[in-house]
Amino acid sequence: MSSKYQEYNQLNLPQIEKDILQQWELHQAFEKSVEVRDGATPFVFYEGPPSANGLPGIHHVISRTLKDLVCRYKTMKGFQVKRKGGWDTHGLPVELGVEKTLGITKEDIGKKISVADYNETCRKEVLKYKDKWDDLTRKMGYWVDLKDPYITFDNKYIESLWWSLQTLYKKGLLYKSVSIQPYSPAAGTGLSSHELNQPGTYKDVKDTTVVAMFKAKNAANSKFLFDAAGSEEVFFLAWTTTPWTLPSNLGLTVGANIQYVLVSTLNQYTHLPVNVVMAKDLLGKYLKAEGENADFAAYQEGDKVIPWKILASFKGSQLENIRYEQLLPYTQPEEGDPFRVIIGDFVTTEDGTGIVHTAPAFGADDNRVGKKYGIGILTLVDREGKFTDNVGEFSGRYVKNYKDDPDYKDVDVDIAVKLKKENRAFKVEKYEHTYPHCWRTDKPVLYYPLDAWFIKTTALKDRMVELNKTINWKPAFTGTGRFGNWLENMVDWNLSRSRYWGTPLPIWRTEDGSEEICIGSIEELNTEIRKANEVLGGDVNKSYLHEGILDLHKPYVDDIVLVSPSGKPMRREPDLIDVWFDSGAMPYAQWHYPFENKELLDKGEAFPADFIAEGVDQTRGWFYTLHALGVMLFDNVAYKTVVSNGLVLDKNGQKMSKRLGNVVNPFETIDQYGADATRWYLITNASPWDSLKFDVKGIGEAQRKLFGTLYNTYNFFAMYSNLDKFTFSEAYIPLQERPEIDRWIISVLNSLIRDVTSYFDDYEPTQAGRAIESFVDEHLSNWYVRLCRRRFWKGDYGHDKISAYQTLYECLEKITQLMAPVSPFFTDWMFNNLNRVSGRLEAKSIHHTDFPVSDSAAIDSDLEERMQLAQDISSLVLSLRKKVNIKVRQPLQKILIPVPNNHMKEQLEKVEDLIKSEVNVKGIDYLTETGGFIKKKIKPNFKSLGSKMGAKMKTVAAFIGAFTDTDIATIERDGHFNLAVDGEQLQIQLSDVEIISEDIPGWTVANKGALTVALDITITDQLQDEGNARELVNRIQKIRKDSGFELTDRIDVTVESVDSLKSAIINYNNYICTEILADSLDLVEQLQGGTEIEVNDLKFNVLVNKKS
RNA sequence: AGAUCCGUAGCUCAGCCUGGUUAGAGCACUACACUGAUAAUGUAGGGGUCAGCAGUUCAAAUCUGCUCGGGUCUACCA
Repeated sequence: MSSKYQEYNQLNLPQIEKDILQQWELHQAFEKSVEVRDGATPFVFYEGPPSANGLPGIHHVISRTLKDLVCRYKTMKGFQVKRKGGWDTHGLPVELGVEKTLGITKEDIGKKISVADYNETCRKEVLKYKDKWDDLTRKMGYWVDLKDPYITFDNKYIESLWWSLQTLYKKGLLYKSVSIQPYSPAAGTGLSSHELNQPGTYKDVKDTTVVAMFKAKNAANSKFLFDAAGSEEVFFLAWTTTPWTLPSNLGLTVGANIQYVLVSTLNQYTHLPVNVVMAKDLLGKYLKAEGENADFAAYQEGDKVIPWKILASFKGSQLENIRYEQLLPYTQPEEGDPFRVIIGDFVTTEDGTGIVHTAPAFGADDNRVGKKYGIGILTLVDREGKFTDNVGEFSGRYVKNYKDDPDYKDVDVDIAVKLKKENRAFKVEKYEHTYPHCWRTDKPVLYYPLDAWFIKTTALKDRMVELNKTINWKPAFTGTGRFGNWLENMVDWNLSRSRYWGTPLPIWRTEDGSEEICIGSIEELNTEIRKANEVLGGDVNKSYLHEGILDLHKPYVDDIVLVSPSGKPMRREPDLIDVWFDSGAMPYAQWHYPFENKELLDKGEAFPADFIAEGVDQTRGWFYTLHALGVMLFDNVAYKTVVSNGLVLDKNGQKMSKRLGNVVNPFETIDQYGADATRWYLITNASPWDSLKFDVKGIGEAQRKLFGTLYNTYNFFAMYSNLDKFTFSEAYIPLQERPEIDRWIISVLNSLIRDVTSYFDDYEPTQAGRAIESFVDEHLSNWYVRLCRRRFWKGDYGHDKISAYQTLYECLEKITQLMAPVSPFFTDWMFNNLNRVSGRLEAKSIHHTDFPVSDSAAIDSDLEERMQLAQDISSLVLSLRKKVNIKVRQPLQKILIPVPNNHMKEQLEKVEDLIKSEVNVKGIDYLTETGGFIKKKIKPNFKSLGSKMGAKMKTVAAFIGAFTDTDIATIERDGHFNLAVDGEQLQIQLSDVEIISEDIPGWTVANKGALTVALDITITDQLQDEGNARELVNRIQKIRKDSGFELTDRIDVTVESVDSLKSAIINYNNYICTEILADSLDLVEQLQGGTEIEVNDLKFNVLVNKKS
């Protein structure tokens, strides 16, 4: 223990942090903070793994601050919080990075570079920036276990994934199916949604669109159409922006509840009369209102207005199963019952005709509804993006210009022309819309049927929705809104990725797909490897027979051949799994469950998480996959509370991006301002879930305002404590023995502890931080310390002084503890500065201490109320002084305060001394008597009166506004008042109005709310003398300071005699001497030398000599 | 295109859930004061169409609907 509090010359946050960091590492403070809670209730936290192949940005600092502060807070609250770090190492961004580094493209893999070498490079590259990340983690003070992180490419990790896949497989939740996926013919590969969401992939394109006419067949279910038309020709109109899909058309989808009409009109291209069906709401798109019921006979080719007439109206449901002729009859599907009208829920009347051309091969919606109706599938475009051989004159033509052919002719146009000629096009036009493009080839994407493995998440949808309701979402609307909607509209999880670097799907199948096995562990695989070798013989799996498999990645797993029960060879399904599965399974995989740590999870000590937090962009990413797997594997939530933080924008509200060059480098920010101020700013400036406009000026503000103020307060405390040798060695003085102001700040402190605790418990760190800020600034620094300054440097080291020291010490100690979760460095530094001397707490670090507990017995709301009154009154008096230009140093006789009741008077009397000294007046008069001395103002209490008066409120308010002094006196005396409003008698109660003392005629007054203060501005000779004396004290103190005297030096003073000051110096000689620590104060007529000073515009000399 | 959040002083944000009549704070700006916490502090001042429109109500920043602008997510769908 040291005997003196360290004093500092200036606050250097970055330096403090470097020192503290060293201390933490030296004493293993983080490990210790977990150790000290051994045996305590665990608080389970999951670290969402970052990918270390990209550099950390400032947005990582905010989510990590949030995670860190919750974990630190819970630790201080007595929980044990283990924080295992982790790295996300698979996935497309890694592959892309590697391809860039190696200067290759995907096509080169397996050709220019072997898959084994490629994956080896991925393995190295993936942790490329790990050092940078570790450095940021350290510098920002994020406590997480980096020594034993989980890594998603690790065999153990993958083994756990396999276990969970097998578990899903056994539950029948894993299946293979064709699905429609974005596909790039130019690149010859399927695209993930991630790739599709690369910037710039969605482009505005102008496509030829066609409203095609599908000729209905007359049958029992369609007879009503033909009857209404009185013709053998009825057409369904369907719009498409991709005419090249028309040869593959197999159905027409309508909305069951949409109103459709049968219209008789003329085809604008062939001028033939036609009867067409479309949605009623969309008529206006194709037919002009003037044409309705116009004369068909009068129509001439080229007329702008085409006549039309509604023949019948019906709902979509009436059209179900009506058959039609194939539009472009090149090829028919091998299976299914095509060319029918079917019902789908995705049909809208936003655009098109309300009838959707349905080609199950080229649209996800189409495929789904097509499957439901069994209309088959027809894929007349191959993987290169050209028509297959069986599409007549279009065979072999590319549907888009995938080969950069300069002579490319748009197939869509030719199809449109053909339909026009055949009287099968109702309208052809260019249409501009956005369409996705392959980010690598810049060519339009097709939606194309591809084989894929799925998890049947939809089977557990209801359970997921149900369990989601038990999760505490911050903010709540993300859980009910964005996440809730997502769950409601869930589709099966497409697991397949045709990639190289990732977790392989552990499924082996026979060639015909009739037999398959899903492997759930390395041991099982090794057993199967040996079995296959025994059964199949030869070289099968030769290289894996001795040691078993050493790397679960491609290409090694692909070499393995297993054997089916019937003795057929089985090969691995070539897909890798979605990386989101990697991260979603981290609760189990990080512990290598169930192969190790089975107890830990089964006993609930590592699952589910009490708390997770990530960016809001993870809602449908990590938050979803964690939840989905938690529910599917364990029928449990994976986390109890989740905080989703918003984005970090630049100071202009723009998203940060490398392209715009507005990215904030977190290292520079921390170097310059320190992590603590940065963390504090990030947390208190906006709620974590609001997007934050990041401006470094704000960090500077936090630095000055909060840390600067606390630092000043500490330095002030240290300076005087060292003089008085206060080390908190005296017994704790009971609160009731401390002066009013001490009890007050302790009361406010405990209120603050109560509030901050509940904010933190509620995951509202922003509110907690703001409450702390206002306490430090408004209460501690600008009121307590300001009013008590004198107590610290005046008088003996006795009861009052010790009380002041103990009080201020306690405030500093507890405030630092409250702040510790948010700003861990500064607070640890301050804590140690204090605790090293006092030894109040055992701990070496603030992060090993217990979070303060609010003492409700110390909270005195009356006391807090009257101190607020004192602050308000002081502020009013100071503003009055300002108005009449009388400085505070000039004492005044009294202030007058009207008090409406006894309670207020009693309250004021208790803080009278504080007010008097703060505003430098001799006394306070309380005005209780009314008698016209005080001018009153009456205002209706709208809240209470409004509910009673309702519509009469306005009139009544006008009446009350016109009350005379006598009226006011009457209602005050009687407690009620009778009004005649519009001939009706109404009674209003005293509680229905607010009466405030507005003015005291003849006095200088000021108001704030109901509070009124008047100031007596008469300056008597005596007051003048006292004022002058204080002026003199002030000047001599300045001389002392300028001369560099110690606080305790005694002096002798000689003053040149000035008439107007003479009486002050004589009458207040003692007072002045005490204040300036002078042993003598003498007046002389003439003074040689000394210092010239000025009091009230008079200049004269003063000689101050230090006693040796 | 849909969902969702946001829009209050020059800037950053409270207030909105639960409607009540002069809409607040900090920063910045201006002036003054203070000077044993001093690169601190106090007081005063200017600064607002509460995005817009409509509705409900005696009363709307606050509740409802629509519009506009910004962000995010999902989708790209005929």
